[in-house]
Amino acid sequence: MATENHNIFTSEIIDALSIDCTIFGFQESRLKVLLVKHAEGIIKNQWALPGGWVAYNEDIHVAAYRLLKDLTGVKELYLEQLKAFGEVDRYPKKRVITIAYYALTRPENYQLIPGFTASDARWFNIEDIANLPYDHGQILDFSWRRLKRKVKYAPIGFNLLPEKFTLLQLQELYEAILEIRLDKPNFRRKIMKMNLLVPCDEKQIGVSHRAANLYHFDMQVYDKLTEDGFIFEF
Amino acid sequence: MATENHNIFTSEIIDALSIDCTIFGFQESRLKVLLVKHAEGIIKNQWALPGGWVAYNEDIHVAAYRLLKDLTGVKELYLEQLKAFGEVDRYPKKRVITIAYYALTRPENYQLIPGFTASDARWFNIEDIANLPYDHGQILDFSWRRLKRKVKYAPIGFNLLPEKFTLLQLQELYEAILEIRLDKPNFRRKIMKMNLLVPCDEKQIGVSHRAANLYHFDMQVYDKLTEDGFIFEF
DNA sequence: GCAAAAGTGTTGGTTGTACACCCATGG
DNA sequence: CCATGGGTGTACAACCAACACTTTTGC
Repeated sequence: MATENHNIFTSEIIDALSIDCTIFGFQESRLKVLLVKHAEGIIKNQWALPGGWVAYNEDIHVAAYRLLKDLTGVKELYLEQLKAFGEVDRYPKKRVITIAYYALTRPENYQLIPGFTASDARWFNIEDIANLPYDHGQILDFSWRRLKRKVKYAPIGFNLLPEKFTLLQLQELYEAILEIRLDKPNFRRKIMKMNLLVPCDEKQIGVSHRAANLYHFDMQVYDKLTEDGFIFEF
Repeated sequence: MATENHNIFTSEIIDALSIDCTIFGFQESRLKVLLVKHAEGIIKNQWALPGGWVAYNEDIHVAAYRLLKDLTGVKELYLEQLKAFGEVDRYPKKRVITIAYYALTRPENYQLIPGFTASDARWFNIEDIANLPYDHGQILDFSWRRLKRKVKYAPIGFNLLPEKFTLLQLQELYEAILEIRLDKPNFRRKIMKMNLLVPCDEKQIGVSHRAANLYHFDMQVYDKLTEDGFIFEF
């Protein structure tokens, strides 16, 4: 892990430019965000969004991806840039403009690796997060707003669910993200009408109620549909 | 003009970081974009998006605003950041990450001032623009896509129209931005139902057909409505 | 009168919402 | 049997697209 980062620190990094990332997860029907506890520096022992620096000859998207991989060990996730935050005094003592990203991942699949700049890393319920340092609160708000909007016109939410999921899980995901309650019968009809979910020929097991059908999202079906002018609109 | 910029060039600028901006306008029922012809440098005599540098102690948003004001002389416009573009080789010889903005303005009200790094500045029909240098083509595409989306859920389009406008002008604006045709009767009903347009007690003059009522957009009405939970959805 | 755009009215189909209802499974 | 969530049906209201139609103005 330290080895993997070694060349970043010996090679030049871009001055005055950093990356910060809001990593979303979904567990126990709640929307979660991954925070790290800083091991040193100005905000030692404070929880904050994970972040890092960009190497001189590294795409910013690659840099963001590298940070996430080092932190979560996860290789497959959804990663999208939000925007740059560049107020003069957002970072103390030194001028640092940060490029904010957000990522969607499946918490259960991965072990968190705090890494050498963080002493701890943990998932928090998004509603419980308060008092983040710097402008991280602002970045988190912006991330959530973007997620709320984007989830309505692109099927990115699936990146937060396990491979195989039930319709209720999907519904609860939307409810958690959008902070609304949805009608079950209407939700399933709406979703099914999109033809994006492929039944798994498999059902829940060991549940004390009628076992639900499992579905998976098929990106190829989605691509095919979008090619033909299909528009996902939740 | 040179005076106004003088302190930018004597003061430190942030290395490896620039700003580029897509400025949209609307003239003769067409969606336009403002390009500048570079007076010097690698792309001398080529048309490109206007851009510039950020001073060490200047908010990036302020920097973007300053660039626009120097170029167009306009003080009131809609300005929003898109995102950072940071591929390693997007700019030749030197690593430069650029923060892209887009702006909406009313072309007729302002004189273009090319400024000292540009020998010319002109409005182009957006469909006619091709072969922009660097990744400016990509930035332009991204800008237009964002505009297309945003215009559907926020009333930003009004920034492209004169103070007072007719419903047909508004319709043609949406048609130009979205590249679609709209039904006039249905469009006017849809818009009017939002209660965002205030009639001006004034009509078109000198037109060879029935004079249309002029309307203006009232931001205060909009703020009031959004406070009460109103959602603009075109 | 004619052309051109301003506006109003109507109608039929689609969609969304609310809610009643039956089904399967474990305890 | 009950509780719990799975899953279907229905009916009313709201909305939307299409298009016919009348109005006003300049030439």
